[in-house]
This record gives sequence, C-alpha cells and structure tokens, in this order.
Amino acid sequence: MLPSALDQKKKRKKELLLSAAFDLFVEKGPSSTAIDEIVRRAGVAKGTFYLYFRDRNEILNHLIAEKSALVIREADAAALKRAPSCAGEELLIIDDEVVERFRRDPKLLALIYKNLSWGLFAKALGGGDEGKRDLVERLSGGRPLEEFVKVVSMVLELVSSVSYSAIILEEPAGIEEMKPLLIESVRRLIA
Amino acid sequence: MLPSALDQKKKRKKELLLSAAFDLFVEKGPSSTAIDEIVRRAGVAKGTFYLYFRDRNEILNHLIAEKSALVIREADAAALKRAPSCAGEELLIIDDEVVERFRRDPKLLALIYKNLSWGLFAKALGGGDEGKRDLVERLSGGRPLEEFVKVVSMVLELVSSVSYSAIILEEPAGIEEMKPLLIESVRRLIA
Amino acid sequence: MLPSALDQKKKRKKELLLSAAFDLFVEKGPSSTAIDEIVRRAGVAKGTFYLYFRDRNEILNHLIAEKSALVIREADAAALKRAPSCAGEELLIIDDEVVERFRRDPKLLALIYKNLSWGLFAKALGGGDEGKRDLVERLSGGRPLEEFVKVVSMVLELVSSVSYSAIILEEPAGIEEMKPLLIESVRRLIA
Amino acid sequence: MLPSALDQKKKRKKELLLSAAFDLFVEKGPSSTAIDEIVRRAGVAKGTFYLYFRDRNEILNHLIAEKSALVIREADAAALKRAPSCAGEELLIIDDEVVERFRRDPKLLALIYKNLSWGLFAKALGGGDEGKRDLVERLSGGRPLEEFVKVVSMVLELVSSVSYSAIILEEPAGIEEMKPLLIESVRRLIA
DNA sequence: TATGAATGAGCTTTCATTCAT
DNA sequence: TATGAATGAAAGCTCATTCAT
Repeated sequence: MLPSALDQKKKRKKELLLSAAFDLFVEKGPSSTAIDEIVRRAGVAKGTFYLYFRDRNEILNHLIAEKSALVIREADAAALKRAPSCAGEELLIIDDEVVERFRRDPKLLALIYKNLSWGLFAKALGGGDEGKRDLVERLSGGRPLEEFVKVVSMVLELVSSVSYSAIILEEPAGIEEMKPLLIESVRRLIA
Repeated sequence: MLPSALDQKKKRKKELLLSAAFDLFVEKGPSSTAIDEIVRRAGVAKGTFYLYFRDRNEILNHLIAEKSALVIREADAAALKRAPSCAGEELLIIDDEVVERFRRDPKLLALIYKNLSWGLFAKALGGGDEGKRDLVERLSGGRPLEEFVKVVSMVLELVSSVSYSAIILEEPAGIEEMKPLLIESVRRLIA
Repeated sequence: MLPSALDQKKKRKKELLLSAAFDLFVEKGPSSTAIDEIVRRAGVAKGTFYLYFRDRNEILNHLIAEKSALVIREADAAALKRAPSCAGEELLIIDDEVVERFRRDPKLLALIYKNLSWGLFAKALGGGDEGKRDLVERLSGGRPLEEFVKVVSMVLELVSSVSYSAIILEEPAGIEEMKPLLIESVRRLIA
Repeated sequence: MLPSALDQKKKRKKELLLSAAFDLFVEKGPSSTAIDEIVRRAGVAKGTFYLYFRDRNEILNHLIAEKSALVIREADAAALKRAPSCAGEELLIIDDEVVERFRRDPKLLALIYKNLSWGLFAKALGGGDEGKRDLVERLSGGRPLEEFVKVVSMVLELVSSVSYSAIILEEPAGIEEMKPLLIESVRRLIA
C-alpha cells in the first residue's frame, strides 16, 4: 500500500464522520443530533469520533466553514463561466448564483446562512496572492479595498438573510417574488 | 382577594419566569439554560414553570416575539420624538434607533437578531387601523404597499444581520465603522 | 329544596368523579390515569377529588367492587328471566351471562377480571337473609354450604380468567371456540 | 480478553439487572419499583439499564416470561421424578407441583400468576420435536391435540388463579383447604 | 488507530397533594 | 363544600465522555 493510499485510508473515517454529521445536521438540526447517531450513520465506533473532533461543536464549525466556502467557491466558479455582460456585474452574478444554490438546497441554507462573510469570500477567492489581488481589484472597480470589503460583507449579509427568509420562511414572500428586488438592492449597494 | 388581584398574582409568576428566562437566555444562551435555573432565579417551584409553558422552546419563542416587538416599538417611539428632517427620513431614523438599541444591549441582539420582520413591524405600529394606514402611507412615500413591505423587510434583514456581525462578531469591522455605510445602504434601498 | 334533593346534589360530584374515573381506567388503565384527568373529565376542581377519595387507589377499589358486583347482579337477574331448563342449571346460566357480558364489554373485563369472588357473589345475591339462604340452597343443590362456596369461587375464577384469555388475548383461541369448553368445564366442576 | 469472556462480562450486567429487578418487583411490586433502585441494587450505573432494556416494562416482561417458563419447566421436571401412579396422571402431578411451587414462593406467584399459558407450557416441554410429540401424545391420552391444548390452558388458568386467591388472598380459604378441591377439579376437567 | 460497554451527571417532565381563598 | 394555583419530590431518560481492550 502506497503512503498516499494509506493517508487516504487514515482520513477515511474522518470524512465518513463529517459526511454523516452534515446529513444529520441539515436533517434535524445540530442541537438535536447526538454523537451516537453520527457515529452510527458513519459506521464507526463512538470512540473514533473523539479521535478526530473534540465535541459536536467542533465538527459543526468544521462543516459550516467548509460548506460556506464551498458555496462561495462554486458561485464564483459559475460566475466565471457566465461572461459578465459588463465590468462590475461580476458580484451581481455571484450573488445570483448563491441565491440559486440556496434555492436548490434549502437545508444547506438553514445550516450556514449565518456564516457567510468576507473572510470566507476572500478565502474562497484563494490561490496565489497575485491573482487574488487582481480579482479584488477587478471586483472593487477601483474603490478603496477597505470600503469594498465592508460593502461585500453587507451584500452577503443581505443575500443570505433574505434568502433565508424567502426560501425557508417564505416571508414576506417566496424567493421568486423577492429575488428581483434582492438583485436590484444588491445593485444599489455596490453602485 | 378580588379576582383581579388573583389574576394579577397569577400573571406575576408568569412574568417572573419570563424575566428570569430572558436574563439567563441572554447570559448563557437558550440551549445551555436549564429549566432548573430559570425557576430558581424566578423564585418559583419547578412545576410552576410547566403551568405556564410547555417547554423551554415555548418560553423562548414567547420572549423572542415579545422582545422583538419591543425593539421595534421603542425605535418607532423614539423616531417620533426626533423630528425627521424631511419626509421619507422616518424609516432611516427608526433603523438608526434599532442599531443604537442593539449597540446598548448586545445580548438582546444575540437573542433576537434572526427574528425582526415586517410582521412584527406592522404589529408594532399597531393601534387604530386609521393611524396605522396613515403611518404606512407616510412611510411608503406613495409606493405600492406590497412592494414597500418587501423593501422594509429587506431593510430590517440588513440592519439586524449587519448589526449582529458588527456588534457581536466585530466582523468585518465594529459598529462605529459600519454604521455610516449601513445607514447609507438603507438610504439607497429605500430610495 | 327537599333534603333528599340536597343529598342528591351533595353526592353528585362524587358520582361524576366515579364515572369519569371508570371511563379513564378502562380506556387507558388505572396506572396511566392521572387525578388531573379524572377531575378534568368530571368537571370538578382538583381539590374536590380529595374531599371524596384518599387517593387513586381508593377510587379504583371502589369502582372494582361496584362494577364486579354489578356484573354478577346483572347476570343473576338475566338468569332469573331465562327459565332454567332444570334445577342445578342456574349457575351455568349465570356463568353464561357473565361471559356474554364480558364479551360485550372487554374493557370492563380488563378492569375487573381479577376481582370476581364469592364475597361479591354473595353480596350480589344481597337483600334479605331469608331470600338469600333460599337461593343459595337452591343453587347448592343440597351440598354443604362451605364446600359449595369453594366450588362457586373456583367456577368464578375459571370463568373470569378464561374469559380474559380468550376475549382479550385470544389465547389459546377466541371466546367463540372456548365458550363451549368453558361451559362444559363449569358443568363438570359443579356436577 | 477473549471475545467469549467479554460477552460473558456483558451478559453478567444484564443478569445482575434482571436479578435485582426481580427481587424488587416481588418485594414491592413492579409499578413502585424505580429504575434507580434496580441499578443501585444491581451495582451498575443508570445508563447501563437503558443499554439492555428500553424501559421498566421491558424488563418486567422479560422476567415474567422467564420465570413463568421456569415454573412450568421445574414442575415438569419434578413430575418426571415422581413416577405417575397411572397413565393420565402426569398432568395432575404437574399441577400439584405448580401449586406447591407457588406455595413455597408466593411472591413469585404474585408476579406471574396472570401469565401461565399453553404457549409457555409447550415451550417448557421444549427439546427435540420427537420427545415433545411423544409427551404431548402421552399427556393428551389420545384426544385431538387442538382440544387438548384448550383443556390444558383452562387447567393452567384454574390452577394459577385459584392458587393466587388461596395463597395470597386466602379467599375463600387457604391453600390447604382449597388444594384437594382444586386437584379434584383438574381431574374432572381432563377426564 | 479503533472499539463500544460503561458511566453518571444532568436534564425534562409528571403528578399527588396542599392550602389560601 | 369547593376551588385551582402552587408545590417539589421523584421519576424516567439522554448523552457526552471515558477507558480497558
């Protein structure tokens, strides 16, 4: 067995745990998910859980970070594919993708909607510092970075909390009705 | 003892419980607050809790509804005192008051920030239907009511979630720094 | 209001409690019936219960005695109507009536099946000592009373426990199948 | 430690619980026995109880089944030792042994007297199907099996409920006085 | 690494009973 | 007699965590 294969096998249980925990967290909420259920679904022994995570909170945070970053990374990737009609539209398209992602997977939304932030956004842009700076500059349209960060944060707050209200609670209306206003609002915020 | 006095005494226990529960919920979070502690702090017997509430969740919802409404009602009242410099400013002033309220009482913010909605807002405006319609008309500045409701909802979402990030997490910056942008954003949304 | 009417009114609550308790006991079993439910169904206050009964056990015993006696009294009455084809058949007919009664009302059976006894039987025959002795003499067919009492007891034990098994548990067969054997068995016991 | 040793240790806890529960159930009745007491007497932790049984009812049923079967198995074994004076007497001897067993251990009787059945009887005969069929044929004295089963059931009902009345309640007389009649009754039922 | 039996503190909830009215 | 709010002991049950294997 090659070292890499061994490494893979070593991490296998951790991933089984993460995956089982994620499913249960979105199914019934983190606080009503017992460690017992997680290990049962993961097919590992109870003690094994404590080999990889200190407690339920740790695995929850792990998942939230991972999934939040994933959402943004995916939205970013999708936005790259869709050629922005004009400069400055990119952020709008990303938001649009985030909303659509949540619409397709409301349970995921319920789990992470409080946790989208610029920090994750920045991490998601990731990669070399060079490319990152380029992108940020492109997105920011020349505005001072510090201010731009705040605006992006606010935009993410708006998008995720309105998505939550509209998709999960359908309050004050469903996402179909709310989305045009939401996108228009984002446009105004980043104007 | 007159019936009213008895009723008052009855209500008193319920209020003692609500007050004790509120303190504990904001101090240590709802899910780490034991019923035991609530009744101890309220100075009533454990059974009494179950005379008034089915479980911890019920008292929590009760509190969230009550406190959320209170925040909006207070902001509204405060806004009335401050003469709006010009028409259409009223909503801005209300938001400003909400932010200030949260700034003074971050624990309250932590408890209810997910629960501000147009529904509560409308209820808080309360009173006679006459006056209510007047106010709404005034606030809406002639826009169709349905659209206005959605805008107010979005504004509340933005204000409460940005307040949460800025005040509790100081992310991406403290409320001092974020507030001007937030108010400016609100101005844009309701423009 | 005449004294008798007053007395009636006085006893009214007690009867309401007994009736409510009986319904609940047969519906869900004595040990899962709370005093709270009894008073709620009876439409009286909780304290009132303790005015008439010391605890749940007391009302249960009261009911068992009352209902057991009723079953036997009714069976006896019904037997009197059906002219026994020949002397010595009377006990058989009574047993037949008891079985039929239980078949019509299995819940009652579940409540009292452990409590049919000669004591109740004797009480049910009730009335003047004269008539009682006559009946017993008639039933006993000249056997010494003491022995006859034991036989009747055993017959009642057999009838009620086989009814219970057959009607409630359908074990080893339903009452339709078991009844002929049961009646035949009783005939042999009293031969 | 070998698996078998581990298994044994595991089984031990379960048996400690069963034994403790049995003692308490016969001492003070199942419904007044707290899980707390059971685990204290068994010398295991509370959680361990719930590792092996869902609730008090489950352990109770477990015990009733086990002890009922034991009573019949023992009576059967004892009957085998006592040479039946003549064919067809075997069932009488078994009943006699059951009565004696109950007389020696009234608490056991109080716990299980509602639960003696042909099903247990059949299981107790157990062992190879060959021997079982032989025994049943021998016992049944050539009668059709189905009818024989019903008769044995009725006999067991009679024996256990009369034992209960006579031994526990001494009603209508003690077991000394009742036993001859009971045995005579059984003789008639199986005639 | 991996296991899973065992733990026991701690939680929620029930409910018989009291007593001021 | 009658009430029903209040009580608080006691019960059932959960579950994160440990540890010997």
